[in-house]
Amino acid sequence: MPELPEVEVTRLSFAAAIAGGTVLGVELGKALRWPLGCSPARLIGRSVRAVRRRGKYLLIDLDRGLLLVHLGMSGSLQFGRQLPAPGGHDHFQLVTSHGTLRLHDPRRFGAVVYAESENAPAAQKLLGKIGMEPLSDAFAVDPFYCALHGRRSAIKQVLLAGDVVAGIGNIYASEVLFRSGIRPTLSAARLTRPRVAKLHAAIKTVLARAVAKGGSTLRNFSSASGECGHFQLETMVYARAGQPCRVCHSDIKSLRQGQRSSFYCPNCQKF
DNA sequence: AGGGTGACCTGTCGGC
DNA sequence: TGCCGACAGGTCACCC
Repeated sequence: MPELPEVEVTRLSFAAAIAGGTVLGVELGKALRWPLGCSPARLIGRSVRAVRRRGKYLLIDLDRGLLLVHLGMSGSLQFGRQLPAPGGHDHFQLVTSHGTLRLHDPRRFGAVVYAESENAPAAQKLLGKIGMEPLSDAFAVDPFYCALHGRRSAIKQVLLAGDVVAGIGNIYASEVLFRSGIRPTLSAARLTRPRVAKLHAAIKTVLARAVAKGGSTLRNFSSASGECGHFQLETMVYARAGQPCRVCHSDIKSLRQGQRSSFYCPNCQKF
C-alpha cells in the first residue's frame, strides 16, 4: 500500500512523539521479509533520536545504530501509549518510554532491519541503489533528464524501478504520467527535455499534494495515529479503467506492464 | 549492465 | 454457499 506519500505521512504522524524515548522492549511476531539482523535484547536501553525517510524506507535513528522499516505491500504502523492488544498480523513492536510502535502487515512483504549505521552493509544493501529524493532540491531536471536518457525501458517501468527517482509506486506512476501527458509505454530514452521537465514538475506536485492529503487509502492505509488519507478521491486515472477521463471524457484504459496494471487516457496521453 | 520473470504471502472479489 | 483464479499500494534474486 505504501508509496512515498504514505510513508512520509506515517513518518510525520509519530516522529516527534517517539523522539527521545528509550527502548524498553522489542517483540517479534511471524517472520517478515528479512530477519531483524540483531538480537532484540541488544536494542533495550537505547534511545530514539529521530525518524527519517529514504524512498519508501523509514529510518529510525537510535543513539547507536538504526532501524530500517519498510511497509512492503500491506504494512502500516501504529504508535501510541495504549494500543489495543496485538492481533495475528502484528509482527513487530518497539516498546519505548514514549509509546509503542507496532507494524501491522498481513502479507509480510514488509521488514524491520537493524544496521550499525547508514553506511553499514546491512543498510547499504537496502538503500544503496535508491534514486533521487523527489521532494528534495537534489531532484532537478538536468540529472533527471540524463538518467532517463540512458534507459530504453518504458517510462512507467523506469519510474517504478526507483533507482532514478525514489518512492514512486504503481498509483503515483500512473498519476504523474497522466498529468504530464506521457503514455506509460513510451521508452524513457525517447522523452525530450521539455517533456522531462513537465514530468519532473508533475512528480513534485503530485507527491507533495498526496502528502498534504494524508496519502491514499485504497484498502486500509492509515498513519501511525490512525488517520486515513484522501488523495485517492482525486486520482485522475489509477483504478479508473472504463470510467471517463476527468479532463476529456475519453474512456480510461488499462494495460499490463511487468505484471502490474497501468492506467492512462488514450487522448490526453497520445504518445 | 539493463531488462525481463518468478518468487515471496495473505486477503478479497468476481465468476461459475 | 463454495471453490478457484486473478489481482492487490513492493522489490529482490535470478536468468538472458
